[in-house]
Amino acid sequence: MIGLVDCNNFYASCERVFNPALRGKPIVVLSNNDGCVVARSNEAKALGIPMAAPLYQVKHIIDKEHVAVFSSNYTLYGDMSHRVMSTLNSFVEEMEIYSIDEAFVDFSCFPVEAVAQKAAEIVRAVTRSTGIPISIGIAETKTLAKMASHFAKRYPAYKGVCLIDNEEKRTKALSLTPAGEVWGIGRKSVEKLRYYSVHTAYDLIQRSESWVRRELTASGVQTWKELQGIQAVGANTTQGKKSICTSRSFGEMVSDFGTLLESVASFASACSEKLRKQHCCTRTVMVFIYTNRHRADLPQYSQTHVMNLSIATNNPAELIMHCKEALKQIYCDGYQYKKAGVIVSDFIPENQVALDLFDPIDRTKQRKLVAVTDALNKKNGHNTIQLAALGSGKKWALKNEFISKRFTTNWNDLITIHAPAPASLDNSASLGKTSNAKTKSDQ
DNA sequence: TCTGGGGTCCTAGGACCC
DNA sequence: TCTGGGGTCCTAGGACCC
Repeated sequence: MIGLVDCNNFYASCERVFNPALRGKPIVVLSNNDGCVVARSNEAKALGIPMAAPLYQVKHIIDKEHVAVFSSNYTLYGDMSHRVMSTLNSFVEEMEIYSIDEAFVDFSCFPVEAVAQKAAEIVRAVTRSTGIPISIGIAETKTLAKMASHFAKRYPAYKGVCLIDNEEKRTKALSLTPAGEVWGIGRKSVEKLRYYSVHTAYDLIQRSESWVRRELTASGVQTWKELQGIQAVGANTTQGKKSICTSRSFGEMVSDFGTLLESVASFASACSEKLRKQHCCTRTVMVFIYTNRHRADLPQYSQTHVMNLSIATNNPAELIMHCKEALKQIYCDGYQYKKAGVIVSDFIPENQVALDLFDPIDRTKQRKLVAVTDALNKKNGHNTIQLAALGSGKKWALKNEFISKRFTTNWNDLITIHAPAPASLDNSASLGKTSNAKTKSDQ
């Protein structure tokens, strides 16, 4: 049996852990630049705030209903995710982290009759040790487990755990699940299926394999098999990424080459960091720039440029140099740019890079330099020391007006708890200091 | 006024080979 | 008059996921 552990309304729940006054209140968390709603508490969902809605379109609901709004705080969510995953890991031998808030766990290490109870135990343990509520769906395949987790989340009677362990339950679950809710069936496929009167997951499995292959291609067949209890989605062997992208929309539009270059240099530097983390070098670097496609009143332009490197690298200065060349190729004066990014792909392990006899760069020396700056940044905080090409970042900075503190990763952001002394105690002496403590949070 | 970021996989079609 | 068949590799774009 495979279990899918899913954190409920993850980002919203992370905010609530450190601000318990928000329990039972509607919360939304916004994307970068405070653009769209990317997470909602149940209360916010009930108010009819749709997923991915631009903030300005739901502003009237937010104001009227006093919805708490947060900018996304990835430092906090990343750390909370890590805590949830470590807790899970203490229960099972094998697990696959699927996203920041989901993991597949292998339940086959438990006897069949103990699975449900074990899952309930995991739900309690994660909630107790992290404050994050989770749901677990368990079934024979990943796709069915995912479906089960939806039921676990939707119906409180399940208490966070839904098990599909026999034919009857599977058929019932399939009949109750609209095709579009199935993992792997997206918007386009739903349209197509609706045309053929395939409305539920159950309708889908009534079709033949060849029909599904023709209409939904090979990935559709995978889903079709999984729904029937046949494992078809393989373990995602964590071999490292095949491409790495760093890109941002700008808080304010950017026109001049210098500022655009500073942003691209920062993205290149971030890509270099991610490459070094997975011990790879890249042979292909792509830079892209866009104007704001939502502004019909402004002239539009978008362009990409690919650089193929003769020697693979993960050195930040070198990547920046290549990105500068690429940006020169595509930059056009007179446009207002909204977004830029760097994508690196075509990786090889860093210890297998073929060298060039006439290479003008002393790579050994460069590696030592990067190792030193990495060590300094690790010890003293991210970006304590950085390349001058990155600039201050202020000219294209993201908007994050509603960001919470880094409660778990920064000493200065730790919350202080004010505990009033019980009335019966004489608090004039020993507890005197406590009453002066600064209260950063209400609990 | 205001609309995110980061991935993977699959397919069709072009270029090229014999 | 008459114009093959079979294969690989690469790339762009679409669809999907969170």
